[in-house]
Amino acid sequence: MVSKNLMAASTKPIILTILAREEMYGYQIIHNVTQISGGTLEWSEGMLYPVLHRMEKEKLIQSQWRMVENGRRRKYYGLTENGRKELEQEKHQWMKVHKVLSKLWALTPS
Amino acid sequence: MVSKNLMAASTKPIILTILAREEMYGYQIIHNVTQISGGTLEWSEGMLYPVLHRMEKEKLIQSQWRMVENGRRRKYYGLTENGRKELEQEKHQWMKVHKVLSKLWALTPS
DNA sequence: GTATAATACCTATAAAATCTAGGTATAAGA
DNA sequence: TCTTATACCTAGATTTTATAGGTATTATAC
Repeated sequence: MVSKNLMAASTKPIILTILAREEMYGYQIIHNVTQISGGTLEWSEGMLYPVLHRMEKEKLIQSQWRMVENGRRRKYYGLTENGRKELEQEKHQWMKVHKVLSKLWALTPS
Repeated sequence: MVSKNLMAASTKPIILTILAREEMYGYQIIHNVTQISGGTLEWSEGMLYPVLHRMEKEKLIQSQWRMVENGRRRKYYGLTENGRKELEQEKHQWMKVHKVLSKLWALTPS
């Protein structure tokens, strides 16, 4: 299990990265994340849907309803141009912070 | 500048790491972080002090007032045993999430 | 054929965290 | 003497998040 803050910090970059590769619907994203992370990250629906809605309002992603053969409806999300730019920034920021932490952790403890 | 979420996620591990090496007072921590991060992270007092108080309440750190030669008082913080354990967990969690992101970012974009 | 699990979406509201914008006091330097 | 730097603090408005639900359809197990 991952702490609340770390969860909050990683959610957006993960969603952006996943959707940059392939359009997906919410439920699928959840299972995808569980699988990719090997269980490190277990997202709930109640946590993901509001995030997707917010990101859509911020125009980072856009949705589209699609009907699947079996009659079930799914809301597919894809990245907007803004979303792509945001992803680059998020990556960059994450790496910057990671470098600070790596540096700190590399120092021999006194 | 680093996003709010990333800031929130990195604050605790950074404080724990810094205090694991050396006891410090709040004001000093702020300047230390600015310096170590090369300006990537710019903490404000209004953001740090409440965090320090919360962490002390959680018994991760403990404080001690000291008088310095020049007559100024400083509140020095050091890690507790719990704090040391927490640091190990924080490191571990960060690395886990970092691995997930690295993995995602290493894949060639479709 | 019926009950349960899985799929797939949604949100109101309570609870928690954060940020702003202040405040105090002393010492050093201009 | 005035300003800047040092060094701490917090009330309260705002924002976020988590909980715990809700709906509806399809697939599977009994």
